[in-house]
Amino acid sequence: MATGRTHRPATRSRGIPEATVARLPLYLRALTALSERSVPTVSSEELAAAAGVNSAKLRKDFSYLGSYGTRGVGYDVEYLVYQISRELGLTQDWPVVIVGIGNLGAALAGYGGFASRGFRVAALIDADPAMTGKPVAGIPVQHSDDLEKIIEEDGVSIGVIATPAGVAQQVCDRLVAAGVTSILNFAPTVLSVPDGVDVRKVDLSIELQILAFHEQRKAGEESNAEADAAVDAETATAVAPPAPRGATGGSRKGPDGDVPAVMPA
Amino acid sequence: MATGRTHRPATRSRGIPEATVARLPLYLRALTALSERSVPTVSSEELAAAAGVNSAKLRKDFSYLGSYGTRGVGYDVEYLVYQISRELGLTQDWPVVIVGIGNLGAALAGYGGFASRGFRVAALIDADPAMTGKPVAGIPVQHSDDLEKIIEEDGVSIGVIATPAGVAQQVCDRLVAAGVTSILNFAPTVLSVPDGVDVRKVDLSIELQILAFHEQRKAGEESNAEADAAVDAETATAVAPPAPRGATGGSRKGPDGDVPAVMPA
DNA sequence: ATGTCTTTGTGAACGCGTGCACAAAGATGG
DNA sequence: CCATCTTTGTGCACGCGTTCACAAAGACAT
Repeated sequence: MATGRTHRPATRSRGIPEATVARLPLYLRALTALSERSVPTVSSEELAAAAGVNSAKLRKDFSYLGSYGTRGVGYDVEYLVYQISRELGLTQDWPVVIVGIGNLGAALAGYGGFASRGFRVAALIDADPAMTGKPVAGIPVQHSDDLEKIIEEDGVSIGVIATPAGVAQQVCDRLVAAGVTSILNFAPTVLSVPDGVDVRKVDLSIELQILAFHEQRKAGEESNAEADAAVDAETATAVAPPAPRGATGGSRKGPDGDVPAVMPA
Repeated sequence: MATGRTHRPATRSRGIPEATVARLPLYLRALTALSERSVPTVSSEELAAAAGVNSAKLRKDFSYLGSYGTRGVGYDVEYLVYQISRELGLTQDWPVVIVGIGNLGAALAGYGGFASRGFRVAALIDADPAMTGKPVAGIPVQHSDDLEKIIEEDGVSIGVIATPAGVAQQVCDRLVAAGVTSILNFAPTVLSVPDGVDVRKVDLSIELQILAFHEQRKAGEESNAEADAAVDAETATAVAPPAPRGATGGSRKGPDGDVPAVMPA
């Protein structure tokens, strides 16, 4: 999973647990594939395997939606596809705006997985005047001056932020002020939003760092002893590069950091 | 966060909980920003706010790494940056290959957040011969025939899959066979890998679907009564579009689905 | 030195999510 | 109509993660 999870207290959403909601799209994907192969029914076991989860978990997840299965048989594929789609709100049209048409924004604009799920790219917005009018993935880019107008006219409630981190918060603020209540954030920053607005974060760098952690684990199973020893006692103070205290000045070579210089936009 | 989480039983990694590991990059980001502003120390409260988490959680997270703070003062920024970097394995160089240089692959290749964290794009690989040799983000694309050779020569252990879903599993198999033990998967498919290999998934479509779910919640707070009633009794059978039973044939218009036709690559 | 004040580090309680294991439900065959 | 077999739906227990709340630790002033 990518990472995101800047949710409100989570919890109640008419009973359906967050963890279950997060898996519904997974089930839906597997079911859609079965549907295309005209498979009429599936058992929890088969579907669970296709979705990559435990079958008990799948059954419990479905139990939150209702009793849609038939004991001794399994689940009706078409029916489940509809029920899950409805539960996720995919039976209606969701206009989406993408702000920040750099490499990533352009990739998102051309992403096929949106249209097939009821999401419609209503507009592409960028702050660069040179981009205005230029078609990306068949959709002309509009200038960010018109952001509010676009949101309101199209009744957009979902916004995707693919701008550099430096301007993400202000873009976010404008989106929210204009009426957007759900945001998918690709910029590497923590966005603060008022209550009632959902933010999900996707951070490529974080995913890689998590992988690196496990990779390091796997690689140095024995060299760990050395590292651990260093941390153990206060000897760490003597061993580790930057002194635990002092060295206030910016001694570290300023790396490109990540606040700016991310995603050309 | 994106979504991914196709982990092994999770659990022990020398004590540090998965949830904590997933937050370390967040803290690191906030700390790096402070470091650039030459801030010498931070309290758990301040840092927590910058990272968007609870201060108690942050302190507990840090407690897994050791006692790096000073009571009454806070944490030494430079020292913490180093400790977290080391824990995440970012003090070493991680060569990464990106397979599938479509819109998304190209965006990833040009992503600034990689280099700044010790990740180095060692190679870009694509199956299209027309792409071979063409520079993307300054790096010449290589043909997938050479995949194994590239992995081995560069000692790559982390691979990024940005291909269409249809070929993701076979690309994954080849990567693993060649020695890759960590995979970041952007293709909308469940990848099966042998034990010892980590897979993290980022699925843009899933993130949007989760947002749509909450959005629907927010929008129809009263129209829910109507929907619930329909599901309640067996009347659902009479109301809902696809009949719970029968209708075996591929009546559904084959939508672009998601197995193929995703990410041009 | 001693007292006060700030902030960490953590014990303990709580809640959510997961997985087992089984009873209930229905299909199917005789 | 009854027996058997399959598969769902769920009660229950367990473990991880989160949060509270506070004692211990150190800085700082007097």
